[in-house]
Amino acid sequence: MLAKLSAKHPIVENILVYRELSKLKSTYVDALPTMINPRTNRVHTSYNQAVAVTGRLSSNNPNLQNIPIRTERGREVRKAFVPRNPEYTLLSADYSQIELRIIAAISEDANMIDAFRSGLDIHTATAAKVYGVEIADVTPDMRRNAKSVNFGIIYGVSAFGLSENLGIARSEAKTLIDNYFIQYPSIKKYMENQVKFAQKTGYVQTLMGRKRWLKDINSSNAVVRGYAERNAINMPIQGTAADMIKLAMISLHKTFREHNLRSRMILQVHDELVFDAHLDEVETIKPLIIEGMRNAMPLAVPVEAEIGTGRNWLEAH
DNA sequence: AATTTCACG
DNA sequence: ACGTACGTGAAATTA
Repeated sequence: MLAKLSAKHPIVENILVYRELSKLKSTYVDALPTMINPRTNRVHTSYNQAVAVTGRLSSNNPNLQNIPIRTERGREVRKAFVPRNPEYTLLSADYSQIELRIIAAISEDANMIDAFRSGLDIHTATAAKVYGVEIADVTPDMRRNAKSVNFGIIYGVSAFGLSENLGIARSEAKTLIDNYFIQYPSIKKYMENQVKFAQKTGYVQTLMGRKRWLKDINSSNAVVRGYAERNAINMPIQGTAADMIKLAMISLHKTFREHNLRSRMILQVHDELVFDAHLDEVETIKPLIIEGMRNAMPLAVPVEAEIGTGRNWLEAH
């Protein structure tokens, strides 16, 4: 973690920029063109259905689930992904806050369910709750901290991990987490119950019944055991999201067949589906995709998907 | 061959 | 006292 030292010496910034550029060049700019299939003139990834322990897909040769988007130069790489010809457009649809909606639904936490049902921005709503202020009085810093807690909760975060992530005192992080569990008591209960269930049965499972065995859940080594406990919390969340998008993919495949569409589903990136969409079909398929994704696996909270089109993968977002 | 680093959700 | 946020894959570096 060099970034932590960036204030110590000016050279660190230069090293980080160098690393960013060498990563983009070696992994994407140099590599991807060599993987174009000459017959189809495209890059074709492989999706693995039995690699990720949570039930997610993974992608290799090349990995198209980690195409850059977070930095300016990285986004230039993403622009290289374009539709097959000018009669097509790239269409991207992604689930909104799907893992938080899932934890709200399966923990049956009334407060978080209410936040989603009222259509609030979940990080703002969480900030208002943990800082005890009105929604309108949530500052950007408060929202940022609440967002980190929301993410951290899904991973089974500790006060130490949160303080590291946010660059705040551990005591402050602890207060945030304590307030979080006061505001969302059933989420705390859910986490405890997942660990208990795993200790008793040796596994945890998604809403659809996909299991992950946790052989270390009763280990006498606290580090090893802690890791298994976080797995017990996280896997049902991440795995249920994986189950949901897979069901959506099957449903949409059928729907596209039935409508004799020329548009094609071409990529899946965990909570996102990308389509090579014929221009004449865009307005037809948009609602089909949105509804296919929303209705794939009904939850006790609304499931939302956002959709966009563009001349390349970046613009489609 | 194992580890480190970094790209993504 | 101890270590410390989930899941992947690819390239470069270390040994």
